[in-house]
Amino acid sequence: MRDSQDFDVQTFLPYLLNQAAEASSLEFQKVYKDRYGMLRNEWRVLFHLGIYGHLTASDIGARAQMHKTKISRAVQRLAERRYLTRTRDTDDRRVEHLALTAAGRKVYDDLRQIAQDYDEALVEGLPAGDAQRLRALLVTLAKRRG
Amino acid sequence: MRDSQDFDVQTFLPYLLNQAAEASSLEFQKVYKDRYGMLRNEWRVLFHLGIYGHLTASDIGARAQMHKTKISRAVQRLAERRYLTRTRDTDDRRVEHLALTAAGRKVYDDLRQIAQDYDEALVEGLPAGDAQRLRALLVTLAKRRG
DNA sequence: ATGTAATAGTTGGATTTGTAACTAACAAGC
DNA sequence: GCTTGTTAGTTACAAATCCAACTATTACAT
Repeated sequence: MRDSQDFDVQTFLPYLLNQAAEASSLEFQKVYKDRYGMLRNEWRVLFHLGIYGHLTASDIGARAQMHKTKISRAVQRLAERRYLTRTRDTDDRRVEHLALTAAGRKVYDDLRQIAQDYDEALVEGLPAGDAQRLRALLVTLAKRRG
Repeated sequence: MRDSQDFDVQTFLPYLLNQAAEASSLEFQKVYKDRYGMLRNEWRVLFHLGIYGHLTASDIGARAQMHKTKISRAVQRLAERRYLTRTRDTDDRRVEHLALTAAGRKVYDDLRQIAQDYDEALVEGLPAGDAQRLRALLVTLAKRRG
C-alpha cells in the first residue's frame, strides 16, 4: 500500500474542483437568486436559450449535461415567469421548442453582462495567461465520462 | 455594452468548474455510495478525520468550508455506523471531539486508496505536467471569498 | 452575580434534488 | 393493422439541503 502521507484531501482533484466551483459560483448565484429568484438550473437553461436561440429540452440536456427532470422543472418555472415560450412541434408532437420572450431576453442580457464581468474578475485573480490553459484543462476533465 | 458574441456559457468559469467537478466526482461517488452507503458530506468528514486525526465539528467546518448543519448530520450518520466516536470536552462541554473508530479507519483506508488511484488516473488524462499548475489555480479560486 | 453576547452544535420545516415510474407520441418489424 | 421498442417530457415520492430558530454552555462586562 502506498504511503498514506502522500494523500491530502485538499489536493484531491474532485474535492478541489468542488471547492473552486462552489466558491466561484457564490457571487454569481447571489445575483440571479436575489435579483430574479432563480435557481442554478434556471439560469443555465436561460443562458442556453439566450446564446443558442431556440432549443428543445433535449437539446439543452445534451449541451449542458443536465438531466431531463432538472430541465423540465427549470422550464416550468421560467415559463411561469414568462421568460420563455413553449411551442409544440407540428411534425413530432412530443417535442417542444423553447424560446426566450422579450422579458426573458432582458433578464438574460442583464445576467450575461454580469457573468462576463465576473468571469473577467475571476481571471484577473489568476496568474497572467493561465486562464486559457485552465479552461482547456477543465474542458478535458468535464468530458471525462466516469 | 460588450458584444454578446464574446460570451459562451461553456467557457464561463463557474459553469466550467461545476461541469468538471461534477464529472470528476461521479466515479468516486459511485464507490463511497455503493460500497458504504455514504453521502458526499460523510466522506468529507471521514477523510478529514482520517488525515488530521481527531478534530471537532468546528475544525472540520473551518477546513472543509462546510456549514455546521451539514457536519452535524454527517457526524450523526457516521456515528450510527460506528465509524467515529464523539467525546465531550471536559473543559468546554459545548465541544465534541471526533475520532475514527477502527472500523472507520478501515473504511477510510479503503477509500483513500481508491481516491489516490483515481486522482492519478485523472491526472494521466491531462497534458503532462499540467496537474500541479491546475491544483494551484483551483486553490486560488477556492480561496476567493465571494 | 448578573445581564449580554458569543460559540458549539442540533433540530424543524420549507425548498430542492434524485430516482424511478409514468404518459404520450413516434418508429420499425412483421 | 398490431406489437415492441424508443424518445420527449412530466409527475410522484423519497432523500438531501438550506435556512432560521433553537438549546446549552462559556465569556465578558459591569
